[in-house]
Amino acid sequence: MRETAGMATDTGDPAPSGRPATSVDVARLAGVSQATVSYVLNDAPGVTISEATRARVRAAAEELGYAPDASARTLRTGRSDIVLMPLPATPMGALVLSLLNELVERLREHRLTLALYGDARSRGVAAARDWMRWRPAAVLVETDRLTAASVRRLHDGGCATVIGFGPAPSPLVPTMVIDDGAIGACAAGHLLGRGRRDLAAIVPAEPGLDAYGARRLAGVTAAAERAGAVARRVDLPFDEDAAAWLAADWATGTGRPDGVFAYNDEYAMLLVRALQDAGLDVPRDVAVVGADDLPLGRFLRPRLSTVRVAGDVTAAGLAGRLARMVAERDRDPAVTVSLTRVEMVPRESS
Amino acid sequence: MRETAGMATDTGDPAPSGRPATSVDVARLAGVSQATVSYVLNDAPGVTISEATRARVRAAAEELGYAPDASARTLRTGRSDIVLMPLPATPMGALVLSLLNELVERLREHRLTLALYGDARSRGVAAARDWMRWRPAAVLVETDRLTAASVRRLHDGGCATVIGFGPAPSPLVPTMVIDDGAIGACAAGHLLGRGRRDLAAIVPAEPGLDAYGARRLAGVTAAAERAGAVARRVDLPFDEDAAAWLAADWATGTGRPDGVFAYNDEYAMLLVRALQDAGLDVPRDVAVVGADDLPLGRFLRPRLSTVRVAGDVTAAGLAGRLARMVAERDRDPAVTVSLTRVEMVPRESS
DNA sequence: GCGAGTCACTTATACGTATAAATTCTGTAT
DNA sequence: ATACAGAATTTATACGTATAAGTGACTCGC
Repeated sequence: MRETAGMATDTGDPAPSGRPATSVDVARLAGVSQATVSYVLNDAPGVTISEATRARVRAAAEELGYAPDASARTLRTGRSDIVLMPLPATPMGALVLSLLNELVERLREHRLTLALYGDARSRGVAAARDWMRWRPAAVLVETDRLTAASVRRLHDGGCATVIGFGPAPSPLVPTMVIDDGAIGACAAGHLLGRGRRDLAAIVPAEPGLDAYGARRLAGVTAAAERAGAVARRVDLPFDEDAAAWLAADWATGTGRPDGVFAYNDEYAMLLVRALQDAGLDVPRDVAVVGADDLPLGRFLRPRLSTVRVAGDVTAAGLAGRLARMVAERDRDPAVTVSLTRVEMVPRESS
Repeated sequence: MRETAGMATDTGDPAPSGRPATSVDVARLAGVSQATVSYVLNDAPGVTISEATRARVRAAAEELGYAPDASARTLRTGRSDIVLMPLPATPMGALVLSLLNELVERLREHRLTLALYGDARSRGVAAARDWMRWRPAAVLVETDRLTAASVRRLHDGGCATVIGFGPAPSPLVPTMVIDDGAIGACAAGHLLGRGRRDLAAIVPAEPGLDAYGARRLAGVTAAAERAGAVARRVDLPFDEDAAAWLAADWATGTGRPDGVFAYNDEYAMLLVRALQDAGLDVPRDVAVVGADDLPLGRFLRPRLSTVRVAGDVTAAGLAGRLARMVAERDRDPAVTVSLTRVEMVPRESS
């Protein structure tokens, strides 16, 4: 294909010589040695290069469109600019996903590249070995895939920082704590504050989500016990029929709770609709609280009360913090950053 | 930190010798040359190695926990296993985002790694240079950041496949077409089929989204014109007050449309709620159609009609296709894969 | 019993970079 | 004049891998 008519012409370099220019090409054009090129372009401390030569080298590099080969540099220095993120076993939630965009941006400011690594869900030393193939500058991974030996291996191999994600701080590495219990506790506190005494917490029946649900339930239970109230577990698939069945039971039976934490906004909406269809009033008969503060919750009737994970900690803040930890090679396992600074958003459903 | 009490002990390799084992280490342990190790572990065709030696090498590799250094291999072969995805300028939508998980998985099956690359939104040759630093096996990028020269440079540099994302096929590279117009046309076709003649299409006022909105509007307009009906553009920020204002105008004024395509389900829900609060009936007075088929739409009253982007083309299907194109070094610019095989999901709101 | 041909390896080299060590050049104090 | 100290640069090397080219040892057809 030639130049397509009308297509934006793109003034490339003067020598489209096939493969990318190397530092040797630059050296030849500038009339210096390859070492000099490296010294100049890396602003190497402790070496003195005349300003005239520096200018010549930079001009040559510009002219050839030189960009250093990442693998050669990695091979030589023993560490890459890659931040490896082995793909979490559970599909990434909205919280983590919203981080990605921001994280990539922040990492870029530190010349770091985020690589999503799809591995076989391996753990421990075997996983560490695999990750080390890339000589990453840092690894971001769920804490439960790390072991003492694997962390040692990563550090020994030159990986500056290992950061864990998980429900609780790890003794091995700095941890980003996603404390689902706090979310449940927040919702329960709100419901209890409004006089509800017989609580329930929905636990999704979906495979990936049940673990999170159980932790949120634990938060609800703990808060209820502290207040001398009770909380029960209700397993519910994301399915309209199942919700209708549950609602019918609550409408007729005697064991209806007066306050429900519905795991998240989506389950909350499912439940609210089912309760209403069964003739129950929300919040009079049953108060319902969701989580995640989906924009949609505001437009429901009743408007949905929800637990919000505070925004300033997420995205920008966390990404910046992560980037800084990597840049500064922070590996203090005592560091714990909570991603779940939660906040109640009371509306009409509770 | 020693072994933490009660922590899962992780039987590492017998020689935690500091830095990762190399093929030379394996060779030494197996009593062969480094070349033999490489031949064995790569199942090199055309070389004959006795089964006994193969076994010894494999055992040694296993014992040392050998994993080949990615950068050394890249440097030697001239191409890496990386699929580079320069981060789109517009925050990734649900469609693209949902792809990521699946894509990473499929790429793994072909031994490819997805790297999200945060660059300075550069375009053309300058961008291509930067991307080539990684010697990627493939580049996934928005078509409007590519030029003829940049594509040539990528190919010359050894990048097997360049795949574009965009609203229309590119003459330069295989393209994944995200045809927002088709989404709008689908919604409009449905509304027209139900007898609506005075259509409107919401265009989000949010900066990143307005471009998509405009394309969806174009689809609506085209379909309306074909049917001898009319369609107008309505700019709306995602804001309750703005929606209320619009609804009030439609409730009292004379210029109310009888069918609205609301850009997506979220805007649709915002709008429906505002219309109802203004005393209008959905769908009697105004029919509303969203898009994306959010699970929540089913639980609204009225249940929300929506345009679904067919599932089989997305995620698994696309990811598999992408992976195959990369593996087979497909670079035929005539290839076009539409990500937007749309389908109407009629419910109660239209 | 002897070149030819396979088998089973080893030796040697290049990829592109960063950096330690060696070299040349230029003043400058002795 | 001579040594000496930077300054300015070059030469040489290593990182870990893949692979082309080379080397014996063995078999085989005649």
